[in-house]
Order: sequence, then C-alpha cells, then structure tokens
Amino acid sequence: MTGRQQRADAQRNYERILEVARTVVEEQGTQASLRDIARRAEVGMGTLYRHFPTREALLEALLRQRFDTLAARAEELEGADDSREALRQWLREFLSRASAYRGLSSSMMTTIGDEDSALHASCSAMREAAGRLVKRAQDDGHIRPDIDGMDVFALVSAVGWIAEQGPVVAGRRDHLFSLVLDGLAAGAVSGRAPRSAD
Amino acid sequence: MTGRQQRADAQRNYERILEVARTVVEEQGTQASLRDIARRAEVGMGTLYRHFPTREALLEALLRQRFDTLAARAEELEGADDSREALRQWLREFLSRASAYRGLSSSMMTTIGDEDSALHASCSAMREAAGRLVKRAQDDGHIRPDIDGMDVFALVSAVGWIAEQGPVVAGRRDHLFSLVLDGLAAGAVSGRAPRSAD
DNA sequence: ACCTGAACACCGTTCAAGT
DNA sequence: ACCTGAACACCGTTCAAGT
Repeated sequence: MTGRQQRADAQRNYERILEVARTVVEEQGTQASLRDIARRAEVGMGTLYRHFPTREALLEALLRQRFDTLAARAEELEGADDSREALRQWLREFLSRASAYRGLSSSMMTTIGDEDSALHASCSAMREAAGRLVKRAQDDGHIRPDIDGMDVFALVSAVGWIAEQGPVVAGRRDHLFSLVLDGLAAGAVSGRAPRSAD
Repeated sequence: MTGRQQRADAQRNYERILEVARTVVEEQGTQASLRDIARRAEVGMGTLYRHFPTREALLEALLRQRFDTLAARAEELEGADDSREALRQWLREFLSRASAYRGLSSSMMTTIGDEDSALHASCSAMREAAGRLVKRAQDDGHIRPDIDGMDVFALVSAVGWIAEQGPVVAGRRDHLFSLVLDGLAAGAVSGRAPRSAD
C-alpha cells in the first residue's frame, strides 16, 4: 500500500527518518524533539513533516508492527486451555512492549479518545483482540464480571506509566503488575458501594 | 519562617505570582508556561525565578498546605475504629487532591526519587503518615501483607494519572479506584510466582 | 514530486543594568 | 534588595523557493 511508486530519494528519506526516530525516541521518549530527528536524519524539517504530518503519525509508523504482532498474539492465545493464564501472558507481553518508549503508555491512552489520531486506528484492533481475551477469562469465571477490556487496558498501562516515573518505582513494575492482575481476579469484589471522591 | 522582613514589593510579588500560578496551573497543568505566569502576574521573568528557583519550588508552594492537611488527616484517621475504611477514606481524599492539576501525579511520583526537589520534601511527611495507615490496615488483616505504602501510593497515583488521559477514561476514575482498592485487600493473593516481562 | 531551510511565534534560563 | 527585560539557545510548524 504505502511506499509504492515513490521517488527513490523519498523512499530513502522515509526509511532514514524512521530509523533515526527509533533511536531518538528510545533515548528521549515519545516527546522527543522532531527537530533533532530531522537533524540526525540529515533531512529538512519539511521533509519530516511531508512523510509524517503529525507526531502521532511518526509514532504509529514506529509501532504498527508491534501492534499487529500483539493483536495476532491475542488471537493465538484465544485458543489456549487456560483463559486466565492466556490473559495474564498477553498482558505481560503488552506491558513489556509498552515499556519500550517513555511516554508510550500516555500516548496510547490519550489517543483512545481521539478518532483522528493515527495511533488510535493502529491500536484499536489490538485493544479489541485483547478485549476478547478478557471476555473469555470472565466467561470462565477467572476475572470479576464488573469490568471490561478498557479497565484492564487502563490499569496495565498505568503500571507501565509508574515504571516510567523514576528508578525508585521502576523496580516494582513486575510486582505491581501482579498486584493489579490479582486484583482483577473474580472473588476479590468488595461489598462497599463506591462513591465519588470530590 | 518565610515572608519575614521582606521588602513590601517583594512580598506583594510573591503573592501575586502564587495567585496567578494557581489559576494557570489549573488551566494548563503542572507543565504550564512559566513565561505565561510571569506575564499574567505582570512581573519580570527574573522576579519569578528569584522567588521560585525551580518549577517544583513553585508547585510545592502551591501544594504545601494541601499536603499538610492530608498528613494531618492521616494522623487523625489513625485513631479510627475500622482501619480498612480509614485507609480507603484517606486514599479517596488523596486521589481527589491529586486530580486538582493535570500532571500532578507524575510530578509527585518523579520527585520521590529526587531528594533535592522541594516537592520531595513537602510530600514525604504525607507519604509517611499514609504509610502508617497502610501498616495498621495490614496488622488488622485487611490488606495483603506483601505490599507497602509505596505500592499503594503508586497505584492510587496511577489511577489519578489514568483520569488525566482524556474524557473517555476519566469517567472511570472512581470505578478504577475501587478495583485497585479491592485488589489490595487480603485474600486476593495469587498462587503464581511473578516473572519478568522482558 | 519532492526537498530545503529560513521565518515565525513560542519556550526556559540567565544576567547585566537599573532603582 | 529587588526588579526588569533583553539575550541566548532551544522548540514546533509553515511555506516560499529551489531541483
């Protein structure tokens, strides 16, 4: 689809930018300087904007493959015997990927509500596949019934966010992941009705 | 302590800046433009920097009173009958305060590891008081024993973070808060040993 | 078609010059 | 003592001019 019948220099620039962006975003997170990326790719600012009209478009290009892989993995795990363990395993892999770039959890969460974002489109198929894993674990009685895929996605992304907040808390990532997962298990439901905090 | 024997104009500027900062940070979050604050306070940039050498120092001045109040509230709740409900109540109030400014959860979490930050100092007394509430609830068997105050603080801050990520998820704040709290209750412990995700 | 880089309107931070 | 605002080194975004 993309990349067909482009001029050779355009093709080359596209790839150079993507390659450099991967490095820079790894270093600086999703808020990395676009100017810096253009500079290090030895490309004019206009060229970067031509290929990636928004920051999200660039991030999406960086992540599309991972999202597709994770979506495929979710479909694969739908066939597993233990639906509880399948969900746990998928979320573990998702968390690992979400920890690739600082700020990624936030970018994903924010774009959930923005239909126009390239990240939204790219991410939603994956989220739906994950939602089916949640549903199956619920049908088997492993996950409390009063939650949905979005709750699970939000909480695991939140653990990813915590890990980004500094070395002191980063070391607790896996522990917190376990806490959250345990908390979503059926049987942990409290009898108290929640009331608003403010 | 502070505010003693200052020149009248200095005192006035300090208060003006703080007042304007409250409004601007409410609007724009903790990443608000310092230039904008100085401009709206009708004060030179140097004046802002003289009174608040770092962004955190300004934020701390904005929040000190709230932190003190929350710390006092925690000590008050230490005397409550139901230690489980006391913790829940305190965390509810904390979450409400943490939702005052966009980015505040992140600022608090990040400065936990930075001893030099004004926010760190201001926040730590409150965190310690909250830690005692957690400890008491654990001693009474209401909270699982394999966690500490930092875990609880991180997870509830994470819920605050989620609520900042857009209107779609913001509506789930109280629901997610309940999920997390239920998950920390004793008896929800899983039998599986956690392993690293990457 | 595509690329370049200057131009514009913003930042945060510092610091000489003023009162 | 304290205040001011220009100066500096950065941004993101746009767009006329080039090939």
